[in-house]
Amino acid sequence: MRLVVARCQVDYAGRLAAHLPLATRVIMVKNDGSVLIHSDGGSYKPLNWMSPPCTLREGTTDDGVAEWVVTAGKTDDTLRIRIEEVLHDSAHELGVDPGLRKDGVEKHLQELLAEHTAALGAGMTLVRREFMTAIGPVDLLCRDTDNASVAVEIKRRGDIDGVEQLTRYLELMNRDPSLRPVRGIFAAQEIKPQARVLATDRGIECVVVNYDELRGIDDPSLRLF
Amino acid sequence: MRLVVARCQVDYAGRLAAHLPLATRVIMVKNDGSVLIHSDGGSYKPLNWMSPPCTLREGTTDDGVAEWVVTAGKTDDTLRIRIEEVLHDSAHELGVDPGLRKDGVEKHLQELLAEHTAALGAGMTLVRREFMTAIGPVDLLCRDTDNASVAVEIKRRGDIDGVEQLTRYLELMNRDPSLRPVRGIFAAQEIKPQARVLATDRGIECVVVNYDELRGIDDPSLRLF
DNA sequence: CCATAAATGTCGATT
DNA sequence: AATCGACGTTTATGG
Repeated sequence: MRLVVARCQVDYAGRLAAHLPLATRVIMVKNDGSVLIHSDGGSYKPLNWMSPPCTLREGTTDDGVAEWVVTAGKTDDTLRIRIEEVLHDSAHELGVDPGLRKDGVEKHLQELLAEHTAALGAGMTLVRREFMTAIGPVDLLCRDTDNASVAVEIKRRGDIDGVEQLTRYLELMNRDPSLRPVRGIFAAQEIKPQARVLATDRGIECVVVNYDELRGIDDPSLRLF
Repeated sequence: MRLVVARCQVDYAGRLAAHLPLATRVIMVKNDGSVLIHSDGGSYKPLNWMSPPCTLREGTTDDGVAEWVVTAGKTDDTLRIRIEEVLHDSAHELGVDPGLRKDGVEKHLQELLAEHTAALGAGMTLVRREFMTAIGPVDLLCRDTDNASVAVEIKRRGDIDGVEQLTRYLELMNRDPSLRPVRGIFAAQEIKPQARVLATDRGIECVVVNYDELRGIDDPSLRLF
């Protein structure tokens, strides 16, 4: 990992063309040759970058200014960094990173709901997780107290897209005589107003689930019996 | 901008929980307090981060290890960086960045297609660009050789979302007696198989357009007459 | 390797 | 503040 602070000018040509006027920025060069150009603001996204696999060549322009040219491996994307002045330049050995461990993504939510279908409605029982249809897997297939089929779509954030997705599943499943009638439940940690309106309009029930609560139910140390 | 290289351990708690085991990483602290934690690989996305607005407090854990706690302004997201050893620490004044200038892609494609509706089908003529409906503007409204209305949705990459979007427009427009009947064309530089299947099932025509070809048609220097 | 769906998506425009 | 759509999306996962 090499860290450079420099007054520089950057041009990217590839899927689009982009230009950065002369200014002082941080250039991060990773071991795989990938390059990030950061300013002192914005979010985690660099102003400009080149993703690996790519190669960096250091050279000089016709007018004698240092220039780094980063070219992508497969595509003809090119990043040109014209370096007017170097203010800092250091290299560091980081080693291989053990990587990030995540908890609380959609898959976990699905696992928890599969184990606690009661959170979707009293008496609800699980038939299958990832119930396969022609257009993809339904997150949960359940049965309610009336023994009717219930298709459950689970999202971390309930947006219109998720309602559309569930609608497609329901349409397909309700063509199948062995399943019909199937109703839908849209379950998410947070459901956007427009998504709720659309779901309700289509007869789809909305359920807001609390991940921490579910995990609490799941945690043996918190059980009272 | 502060650049720190340190052996550290990181925990994020917020929209999800994430953990980074002890390893050497680069910590980028921007002027607005935002923090990025990068390893020596991956793409431009940090392993972990905190977006502004947020505040960084430097402290010490009970067992005497340096710990940085970054808290978000509004939410209760928290990033805890336990720093075992500092290998590098430097600060740099970057100033305000003039920002990135992009040479657009998406809007340009719409402009080109509006000028060359023949690419969507022989005899197709343009009625309006950005034809307004109650739920938003349709990219192009055209008329075919039979004088029937055609709603065109344009994407750079044709995904299921785009088909859904066009479907909503068509449903709405076909309720309007002055427009009905309206058929749909889904135009993109690339159309994903599932999107094509869904579109075809709904009677929506798929058209793959070539940006460079269209631009070539548009370029006077390439015209023969 | 290709295709699809999720993401602490981010980012910008518009209401 | 919330919504919507684009992104050089990136990233993970399954066939």
